[in-house]
Amino acid sequence: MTLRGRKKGETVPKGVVFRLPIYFRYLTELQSQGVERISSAQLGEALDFTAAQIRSDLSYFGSFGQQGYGYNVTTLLGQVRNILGMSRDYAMVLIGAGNLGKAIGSYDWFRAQGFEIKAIFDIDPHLVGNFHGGCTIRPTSELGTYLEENPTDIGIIATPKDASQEMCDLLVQGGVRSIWNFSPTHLNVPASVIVEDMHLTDSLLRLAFRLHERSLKKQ
Amino acid sequence: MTLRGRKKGETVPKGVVFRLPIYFRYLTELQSQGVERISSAQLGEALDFTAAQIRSDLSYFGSFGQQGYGYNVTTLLGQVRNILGMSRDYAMVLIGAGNLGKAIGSYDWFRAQGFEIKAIFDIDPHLVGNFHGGCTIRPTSELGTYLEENPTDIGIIATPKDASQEMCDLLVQGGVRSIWNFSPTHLNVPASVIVEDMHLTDSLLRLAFRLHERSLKKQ
DNA sequence: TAGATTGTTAATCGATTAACAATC
DNA sequence: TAGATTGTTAATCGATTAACAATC
Repeated sequence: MTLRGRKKGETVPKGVVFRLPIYFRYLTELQSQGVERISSAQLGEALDFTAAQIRSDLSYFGSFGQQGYGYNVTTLLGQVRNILGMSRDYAMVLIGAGNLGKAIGSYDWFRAQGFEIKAIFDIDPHLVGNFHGGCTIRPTSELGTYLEENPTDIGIIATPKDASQEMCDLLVQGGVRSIWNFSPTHLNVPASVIVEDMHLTDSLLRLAFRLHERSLKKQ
Repeated sequence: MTLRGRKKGETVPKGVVFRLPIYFRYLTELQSQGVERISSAQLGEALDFTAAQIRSDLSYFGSFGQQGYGYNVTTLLGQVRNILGMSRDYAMVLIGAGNLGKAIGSYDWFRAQGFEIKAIFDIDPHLVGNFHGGCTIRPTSELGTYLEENPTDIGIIATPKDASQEMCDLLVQGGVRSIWNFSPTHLNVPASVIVEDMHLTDSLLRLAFRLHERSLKKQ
C-alpha cells in the first residue's frame, strides 16, 4: 500500500532514497514546531530542492497531498515513516568500542526511533567487560555464537580497517542481512547483503576537492 | 595542469567527486601492498564500478594511463592526490567535544593527510579546559576572536542540532569557507560557503529503507 | 467562485556504458 | 609482432525540470 503509483518490481531511484530521510528529518522538525501544513514549494525552499522534485519523489509512493492546500505535516510524516520502514524495530550489533563506536553507541536518537543496539563487541581485552550504552562489551570471539542465538537485522562495523572485512564475514555468516560500515574500506559481501557506507575520510576529501576547485577558479 | 582534458569553467560531475576519494583510498592500499600497476578492469572489479566508468572519470582530469599496460599505482595515486587538493595543508576547528567530537578529534588519519584540527570549542563549562587531541578545549564564546586571529579553512560542526546553525553562522562570519557538518540538520549558508554533510541519521534510514524494500519484495 | 497547489507528462539535461581506433 | 588496455565517441539510460490540466 505504500507502493501505490509505483509499478511492481521497479526499483526506487537512488536520488529518491537519498532525499527521503531528509524529508523525514525536516517534517519531524516541523511537527515539533506545531506546523500543520506545508507546500512542496515551501519544502523545496527550506531544503534547497525544487518543488517539482519533491512532488515527483513523493508521488512515487502515492498521493499524499491535496490541490490548493499542500501536505498535512503529520499525515505526510506518517507516510514517510512507513515508506522508510520505520514502523518496526531493528535489532543491531555494534562491533568496535573505540572512540567512534562509543559515539555511535551513545546516540540516543537511534533507540528512540526503534534502532536498538543489543550487543557491543570489541577485540581489546581491556574494553571487554566494560559497560556502555546499556550493554556489557563482549569479546569478538563470541560474535558467531551470539548471532546464532539472537537474530540481528543490522551489523555496525566501527573497527579499524584491517579488521573490518573479517568482522563483516562473521556478520554475513551469522545471517545479518545489512551492514552499516564506518571503517574506511570497501567491504565485499554477497549480493543479498546490503552495505551502507559511512566513510568519514571520503567525505572530508570531497570537501577538500570542492574547496580546492574553488580556489583554482578564483585565479 | 590537473585540468588537462577539461574545458575551463565546466563543473566536475557529482558522481566523479563521489568516486575520487574511493579511488584514492584503494590506490593508497595498493601502494602500501607494493602493487606496481593496475588496469581499469581490475580497479572496477575491486570497487564494484565498471572499467569504462573509471577510465572516463580519470580522463576527465588528464591521461594518466598507458595502452596495453594500465596505470602505474604510484603515479596515479599522486595525480589523484593533486586532483583532490591534498597537496596542501588545511586548518580546521572542531566545534563540539561530545562523544562524536572526541571521535573525530582522535582520528589520526586526518592529521597524517594534512588536515589539522587547530582548536576545539565546546559550550559546556565542564569540558572547557580539558585537553584533547593536543588542544585545550575552549569556550564557544571565544570562537569569533579565535577566527579573527587564525585563518581557518574548514569548520567541523559536531554539536547537537539546536546549536548548529548558530555555530555555522559564527564560522561563516569568521571567514570560514567550508563546513563539515555532523549535526542532523540542514545548514543555511551563503552560496560562497561549501557544506559537506555527514548525517548519521540519514544514512541509517537509507539502510532501513533498503532492508524494508527487500522484505516487501520477498512476499 | 477565485486562488492555490497537487500529480503527471513531455522535454531537457546529465551520467553511464559499450564499442573501438589508437598505441604501448 | 601480438596482446592488452587506454582514452574517447556515440548510444543508451536515468534523473530532473517546466508546464499545466485537474481539483481542492
